[in-house]
Amino acid sequence: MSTPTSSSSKHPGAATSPRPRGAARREALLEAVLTIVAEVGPDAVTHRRVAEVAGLPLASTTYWFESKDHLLTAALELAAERDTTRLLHYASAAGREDIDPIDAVIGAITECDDPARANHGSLIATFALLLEAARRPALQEIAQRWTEAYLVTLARLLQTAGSSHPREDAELMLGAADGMLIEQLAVGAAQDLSPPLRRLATALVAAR
Amino acid sequence: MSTPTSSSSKHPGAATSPRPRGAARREALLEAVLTIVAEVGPDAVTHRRVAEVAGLPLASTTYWFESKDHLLTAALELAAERDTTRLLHYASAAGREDIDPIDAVIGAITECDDPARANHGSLIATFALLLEAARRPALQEIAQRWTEAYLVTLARLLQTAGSSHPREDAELMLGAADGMLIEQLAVGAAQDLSPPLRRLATALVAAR
DNA sequence: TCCGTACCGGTACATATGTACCAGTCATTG
DNA sequence: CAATGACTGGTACATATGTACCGGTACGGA
Repeated sequence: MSTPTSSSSKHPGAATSPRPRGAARREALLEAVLTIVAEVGPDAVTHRRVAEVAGLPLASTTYWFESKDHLLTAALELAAERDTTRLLHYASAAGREDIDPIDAVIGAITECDDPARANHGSLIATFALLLEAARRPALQEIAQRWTEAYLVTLARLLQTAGSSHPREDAELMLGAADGMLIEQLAVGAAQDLSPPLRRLATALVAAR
Repeated sequence: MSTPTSSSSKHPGAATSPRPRGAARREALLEAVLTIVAEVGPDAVTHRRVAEVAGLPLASTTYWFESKDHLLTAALELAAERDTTRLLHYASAAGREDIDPIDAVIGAITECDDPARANHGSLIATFALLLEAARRPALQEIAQRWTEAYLVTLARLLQTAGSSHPREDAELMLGAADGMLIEQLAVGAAQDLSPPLRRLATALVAAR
């Protein structure tokens, strides 16, 4: 197979992967971890598989990450951070464009969570993270930040929508979304969560 | 460490486990699997660990279960079945005793799900099952039966409580309970879910 | 130009794990 | 009572996995 490796730091022409070098490998490895968690599960994350998916040699995994634990933690932290960023972007955009607050609530959730949209993958990965966090303190803090970001954002939106108990209602909305989602994933079905969530939001805002 | 092993088949005085024999071993092994899933996670289920927790020799695991997959599937099926049975018992009792339907809804959920009550363990195990089901068809059917039992039961209770969309509201209630629960587990907190769920049920029933 | 440091990549190794095997035991049936 | 089949339990083995090691390479500064 010769594998000329191209070795050209001057010629990064290759479409997707001219084999990243340097710190870029770190991210490539994290990406591979997320892919594996999403497609197979957290217990399928092995150094060898990660290296293979990333198209890198085995030793690169132990070079860039102290241990498998660090690798997993970093990857899941990345996933949570991305989702949070996306959420904040959506919320601020919705605020600027003066959208109906209830629509914004629904959007903030489904835009990030709906299986009909983006890849199921990152979803499953996120839930796997949540479950893992139930036993690993390192992940617990990450899960906490992630959850809190959602709750704060949703509470603010719900308050402008007229909710009398914004925080509590935010917890209910987020819980319902996550719960229904996990059930859909478990059963294999995939339908739009917007209608039931809309009914929920409307009912909560109407309640005194 | 001589380890005399006691070897006394005549002296089964040991408090809890005089080492079950015959088909009783099957259940003992399943019990061990659930314990491990709850305490450590599904990926920690190995033949050796299961045997150790059950206090049985390694070979018993492969004798009573064709493979590790079968072992896991049977264990998770057992967990789901138990939870369903408990739910049905509760619901029928609540019906007989003429309890306020909304209280019954809350009870049906928290009686089975509240981390403040029974062992977190079976809870984590159940959620781990749900996540596993997202990728394993064999578990998917189990998850479906489990979810459906809850939905049917809750829908009936909600209907007598006056809900205008019993099925949809049941999905919301169950989703909210599961979602909030998983979030609590992930964050490490444990508070009573009854108040928010009561607000949810009341709001849904009041909505037209 | 030379060198050192950070990075690369192949390989080695101890351990964990799934599973097969086999000789021994126990009870039940003839 | 004997024998047959279900069950028990110790052990063997091939493979997978985490991690260490070590010689090579590239690039920036002296």
